Amino acid sequence: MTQKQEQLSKNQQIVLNIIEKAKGPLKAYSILYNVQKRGIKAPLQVYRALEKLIEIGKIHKIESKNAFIACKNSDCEISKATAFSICNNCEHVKEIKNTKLSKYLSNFVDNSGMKYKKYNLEFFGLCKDCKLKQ
Amino acid sequence: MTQKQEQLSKNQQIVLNIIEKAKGPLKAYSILYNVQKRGIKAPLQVYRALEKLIEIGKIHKIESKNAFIACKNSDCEISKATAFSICNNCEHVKEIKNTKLSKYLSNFVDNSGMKYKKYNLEFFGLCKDCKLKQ
DNA sequence: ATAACAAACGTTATATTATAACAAATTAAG
DNA sequence: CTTAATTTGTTATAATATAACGTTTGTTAT
Ligand SMILES: [Zn+2]
Ligand SMILES: [Zn+2]
Ligand SMILES: [Zn+2]
Ligand SMILES: [Zn+2]
Repeated sequence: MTQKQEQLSKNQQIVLNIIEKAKGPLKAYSILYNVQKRGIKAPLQVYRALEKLIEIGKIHKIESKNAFIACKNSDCEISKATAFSICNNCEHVKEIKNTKLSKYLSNFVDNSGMKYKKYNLEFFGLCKDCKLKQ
Repeated sequence: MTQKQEQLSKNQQIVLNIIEKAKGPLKAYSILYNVQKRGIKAPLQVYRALEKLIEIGKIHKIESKNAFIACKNSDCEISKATAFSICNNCEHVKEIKNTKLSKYLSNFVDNSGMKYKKYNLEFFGLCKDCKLKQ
């Protein structure tokens, strides 16, 4: 088994599966509850898996919600540059994949001449469904 | 005293003072510790003041740090549109005041045609000091 | 294969961040 | 003054996250 490939460990795979199946972002303790039947018993096991999955870009943390979502954008392999759309009403979250935006932000230079390798952007508004229902 | 002006309550003023005096973002329980000599005894008193101060745009929450910083940008009165520069090394945080950036983001329309009233952007990199020391 | 190292695991305890619930006090308006 | 709204004080508890420690597993190089 000389798989040079990036191979996830058991717990990492379990946690990733749950997050990928979910419709929206999941909270750590909700993940814990969901994986207890698979042998994961303690918060730390979940948090360690989350940390690794974030590191390799498989998931992202939605900071304003303390929740975790699967990456839907193959380009952000190292979680460097993320942007999300968050509905204030139904809490629906979507990763924004927009080349212009990511280029704009990656090339952004602030007033002091500083450039940034990494950013996280969270947009808030009403999603289409919620806008109609208003 | 018919001050139509937005007037802060006692606790709100105490908390705001601490945050404005600080060099960087403060955490809620660090604020609590700092204001105990002024009569604020419980976390809730701090969190309630923080909530109000955020609402009126006097301070912002740095989501990736669970910390609070005074607004340095008179334009974001209602905390709608915020952008920060965060140093990965020394944790220095600075609010970004850049008209082009804020216009770009406020006018951003995603692939589904959705526009956003509110956003929070956190840039990560090395500040000038830390870049030199490398 | 086996020694040496790194990564992941399991477990318990604890730290940190944030809110619920309820009653009392203060302030703003009619 | 009366009423409503906001703010306060207080206790308890919920929710989120990490420390510390020892064990196991996986990788790499002899
Ligand atoms: Zn992504
Ligand atoms: Zn919605
Ligand atoms: Zn501001
Ligand atoms: Zn720095």
